[in-house]
Amino acid sequence: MDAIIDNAIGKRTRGLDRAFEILDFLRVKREPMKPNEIAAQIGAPRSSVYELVNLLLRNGILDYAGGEGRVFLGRKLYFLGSAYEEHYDFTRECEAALAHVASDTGETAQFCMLDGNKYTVVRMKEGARPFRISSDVGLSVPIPWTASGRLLVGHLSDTEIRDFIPAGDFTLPNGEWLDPDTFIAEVRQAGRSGEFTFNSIVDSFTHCFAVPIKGDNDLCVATLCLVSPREDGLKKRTEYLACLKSAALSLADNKTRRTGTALFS
Amino acid sequence: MDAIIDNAIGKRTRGLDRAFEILDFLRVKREPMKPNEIAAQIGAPRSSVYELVNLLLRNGILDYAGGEGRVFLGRKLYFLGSAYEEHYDFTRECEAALAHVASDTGETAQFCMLDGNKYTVVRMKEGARPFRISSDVGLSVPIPWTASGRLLVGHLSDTEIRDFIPAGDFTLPNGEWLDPDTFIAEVRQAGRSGEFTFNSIVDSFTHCFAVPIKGDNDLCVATLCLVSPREDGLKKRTEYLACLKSAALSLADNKTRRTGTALFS
DNA sequence: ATCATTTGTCTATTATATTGGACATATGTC
DNA sequence: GACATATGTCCAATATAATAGACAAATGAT
Repeated sequence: MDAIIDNAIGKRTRGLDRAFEILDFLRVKREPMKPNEIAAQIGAPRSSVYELVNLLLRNGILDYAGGEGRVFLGRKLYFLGSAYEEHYDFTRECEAALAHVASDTGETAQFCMLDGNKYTVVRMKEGARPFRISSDVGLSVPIPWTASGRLLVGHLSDTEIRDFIPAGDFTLPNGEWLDPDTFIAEVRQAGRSGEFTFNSIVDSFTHCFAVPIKGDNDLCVATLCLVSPREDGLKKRTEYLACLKSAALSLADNKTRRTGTALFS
Repeated sequence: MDAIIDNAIGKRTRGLDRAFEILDFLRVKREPMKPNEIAAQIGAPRSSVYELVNLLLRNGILDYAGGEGRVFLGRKLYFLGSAYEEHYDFTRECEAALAHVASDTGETAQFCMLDGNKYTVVRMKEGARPFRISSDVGLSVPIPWTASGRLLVGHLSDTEIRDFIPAGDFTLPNGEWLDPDTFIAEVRQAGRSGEFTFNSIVDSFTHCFAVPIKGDNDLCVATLCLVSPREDGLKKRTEYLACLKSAALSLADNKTRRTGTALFS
């Protein structure tokens, strides 16, 4: 979305693209907004946004919510999302795997995927600690910031990775710049060992574990992750990794046992 | 969607509308399809469908699935649907209410809403009988065919109801025609008594119970339904209705207790 | 009360999206 | 082989969608 460079001025953006930009924006904001605000914040012409919002309202893709003309994601999106979920029926197994990992380790377990060229937490199960570590489900995060990111782009070539990840995403939250070469080396290493663990780049107190969940062509379509305090993460590394890997395998096995259409696209 | 009459020939259909027509079509079909098939079955120009499908693929709204160029609802729709679900967080209470009703009565309990101008089962919990009655979740059904339909359009005026429901939907599955006047009378009666029960029109062996779940403005935004064999339905009518009503109330109560944005739009 | 900002509606203009149909392969049937 | 059907790509024509900007009402600040 933001990766697409429209250099030439005087260009118009296609309605459909703009529409999904609006939907994605609301998803990230996670609260109803006025068309005017939306237009301002995504940098789109107000008239266009008003027109599109009305169209989307008519289709049930957006609903009025929160009063004062504010709109939010609509009921129809829930229906469409449910149909997706039913077709690629991973919810049940996924939930079970997360619960298993979280209860075994006491740490926060996450199921993560790519959302376009970003990383996102699809489902999460918090651990049993008094102070639990959690993150926002559904939030899009630059791929290089995450352990899972090293696994999720493993099927791409070096140049594909460079093209795929927005250049700005190599700038870490603390302002430092991560050399793409370094990142790619980590990707390859993660691909070989089937795991990636590190002290998180996005904060100073967590250690992250990620293992791949393989799809049809042995591609990594998702990851199972564990987020723990650094000390515990280093101490129980072997145990945590084993737990994650067995859970990831059970997910993949469930998939291959299923007949008909593939679980993961 | 199909209700919108585009009489004038030589007219073009807007891409956005066509796009969501495609998405809805896939949702109903519930399986991956080739662009060509889609075009043929929804009666759209092939070139248009190919173009739109490619656009939707680029946006992650559609994904390749099932091989041979077939496409199905994409991952991004799941993300958007999840955000909707999280915002209008009814899933948990809803699931609990359904489980409660199903276990108390032993019959199939359903949570139903409008999907545009159709009726649809959003969530369902089957009963404990050896032969259980169930229906497809997510399938769109003409409003007049259902008990819930009498409640879901209760906030509309007579003429609004006539305009809202496609004329063809008054033709029942057995070919008979239901007089809109009769239907509207039933709607009003259901509105007054806060319930509607009848021997189902769509088959010969079920009895349906529906009670409203009220939203913000005391509008019926959803229904809780019970589907039972006719004999049992008539015998235990009072008991079943009481169970449904208490469950519906608990759902509505949970809603009002919540602060901030309203649970139901 | 005055001024600035926010919000929504409504045009006219023009860049372009939608479409019919031509073309090119598969795939299947007889 | 001959024929019909299914599938995907491409292009030119024109109907129309995206946009800038004018307008006005509502809101808020001072």
